[in-house]
Amino acid sequence: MPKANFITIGHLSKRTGVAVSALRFYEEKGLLHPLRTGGNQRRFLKSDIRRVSFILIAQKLGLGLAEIEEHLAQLPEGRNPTLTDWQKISRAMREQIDEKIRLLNRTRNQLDQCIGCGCLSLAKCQLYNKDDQLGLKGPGPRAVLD
Amino acid sequence: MPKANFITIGHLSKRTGVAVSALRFYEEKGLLHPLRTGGNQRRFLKSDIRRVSFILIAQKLGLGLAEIEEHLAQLPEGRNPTLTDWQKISRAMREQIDEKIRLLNRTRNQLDQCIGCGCLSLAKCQLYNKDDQLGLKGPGPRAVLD
DNA sequence: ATGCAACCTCAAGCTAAGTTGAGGTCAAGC
DNA sequence: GCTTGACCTCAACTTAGCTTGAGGTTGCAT
Repeated sequence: MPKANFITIGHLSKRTGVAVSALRFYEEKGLLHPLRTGGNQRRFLKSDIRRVSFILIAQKLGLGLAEIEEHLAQLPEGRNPTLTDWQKISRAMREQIDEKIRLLNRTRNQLDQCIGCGCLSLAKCQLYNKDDQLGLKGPGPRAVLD
Repeated sequence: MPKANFITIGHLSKRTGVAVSALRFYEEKGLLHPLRTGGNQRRFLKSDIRRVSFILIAQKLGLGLAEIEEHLAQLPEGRNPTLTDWQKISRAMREQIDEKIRLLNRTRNQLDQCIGCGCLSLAKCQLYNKDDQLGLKGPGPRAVLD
């Protein structure tokens, strides 16, 4: 059997295009769980390439690392994830995209109304009083959001 | 003529729901340009209420303050913006939303393909090699994006 | 057995979008 | 004319998602 099931962090970096420092950061955040050699160097599974790929895609979709970790937690620890495993969480992500698209569409319609009436006024405008979030993350104007 | 065309920062805060500290921050970033009294206190125009409203809406749409500033720069300095002024930049924003929706749709379709083939593999997956951005901002994995 | 690239940790720095607090000033009502 | 709440500046802190650098170790090839 091929003993080279393990790859170094540099290798993983090259295969995914993600900086070594970022990979270490992902480990720190619990998104990756490499083994260690006797000399304390990380050894990743080949399937971690796919795992990192997933992280990148999910980030493109606007998910935060914490959310991504939750998705990844669905994957089996230890054994290599199967096609079915990946399909399951991909499907869950599709739902999230759909939700985002719905929200954007709703917001666009409301903006259309605002263009019409020129309101942009706090009291009346639907854009304020309804529908939060929209993938908004980080601090932001708390008084409005909380 | 009504001399009370000016409002204090506290008043603006109450009318918009935005914290005083945030308003000062927006000024620092060039999004607001209040006048000053002899005693160095800020005095805003009433039309700044609308200006702040716009900032809030644009943030909901995922724009950063820098981008928002560019939009606001379209507004006439000095005179109060007219309905037409506001409609012009609202329409420009609509384009941006439409673009975001288009990108999300494209990504979703590609994800659907990935679900089918189970790929998620860097070499093949469309999700990587095509179509950047998607509203992605901040540092992020540079190697992939630059 | 030695050289050197690639690895390690830990601390500090960066951007965005603010908040919090200290210490001081302004202006409006009584 | 004085008190008091609203205002001022400036510096430091926050979270996310990293990067950069210093200083030290590993492991593979020769």
